Amino acid sequence: MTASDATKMSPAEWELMRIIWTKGGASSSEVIELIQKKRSWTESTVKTLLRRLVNKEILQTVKDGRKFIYHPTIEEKDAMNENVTELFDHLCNMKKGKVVIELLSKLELSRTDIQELQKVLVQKSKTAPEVIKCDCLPEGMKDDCC
Amino acid sequence: MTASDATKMSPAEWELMRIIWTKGGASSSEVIELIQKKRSWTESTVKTLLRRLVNKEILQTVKDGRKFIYHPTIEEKDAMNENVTELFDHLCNMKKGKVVIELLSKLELSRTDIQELQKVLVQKSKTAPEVIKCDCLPEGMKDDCC
DNA sequence: TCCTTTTGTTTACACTTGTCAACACAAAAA
DNA sequence: TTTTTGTGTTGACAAGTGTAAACAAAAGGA
Repeated sequence: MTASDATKMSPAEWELMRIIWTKGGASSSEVIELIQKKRSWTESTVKTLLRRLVNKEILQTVKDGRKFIYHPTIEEKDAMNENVTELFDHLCNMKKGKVVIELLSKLELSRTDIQELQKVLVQKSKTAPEVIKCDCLPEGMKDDCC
Repeated sequence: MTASDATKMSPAEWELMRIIWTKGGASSSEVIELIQKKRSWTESTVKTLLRRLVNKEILQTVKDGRKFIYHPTIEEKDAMNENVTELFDHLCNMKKGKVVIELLSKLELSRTDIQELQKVLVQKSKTAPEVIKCDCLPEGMKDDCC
């Protein structure tokens, strides 16, 4: 199993993971209670999702009396980064910049995050190319883009 | 059908769309030829994917002799933005900043994109909050985060 | 001890996605 | 005109996902 497989979860599974990541670990009843404040999933549904997450080895269980505590085996940060990377990997190279601009404009950012971003940009501007080419068509297509 | 449904396509479908977007429109044979430089999908597979895209009304067809020309009904930019937005919508609010930092560091950006990003950041820094709170647990959970 | 509650396990079913093969049909070639 | 070839149409099937009911087992209370 490659690292990227390890973070492949469905949207519903992801929602459960957010809860478990935040709490560090949780029993099924806790997860059910918390998710049901947002989603009207039945207990059954949540239990199925938990089971699948365990099968995928994204969660591991530790027995605690008669119940299990579900613990994440991967970090939220890593899962997030891989998901974002994967999404951007299949976007047109040329247009990624605009997409990030759009994204940043809408995002709530803290002062420190903004400062870090500014640092990154200054750094990058030192070697940034004038243009970035479209990579949607196979190598060497002359009518390249867009 | 909401706007967001209109851009819901599978990864395989997305790959075809990149080709069609870039060319503005294409026949099945063109698409097959181009995609097969990257993926070893059979003609059948590509034709199925095209059909599904037409069913989803992401492509529309115009008859041209015995063949069809497939045209996108939505813009690449819009599809990209909606996909990115949707992804970020289900990430922990508090950690989005770090994810973007990570993303930006890895991304190839043109000078002009960098400049625009810098403008956006300057603008945002005027009203940026000190911290952004985690929103992974339902409203009012005291042991909030992370 | 017997019942109720809490949790986990099994089974199910419809829909989407990745992948194709088979078939139908019209146009081009022989 | 018969054959071939480029398209489009139908049907399939396995795996993954959303969604859930039914059942089993153990622990706690009556």
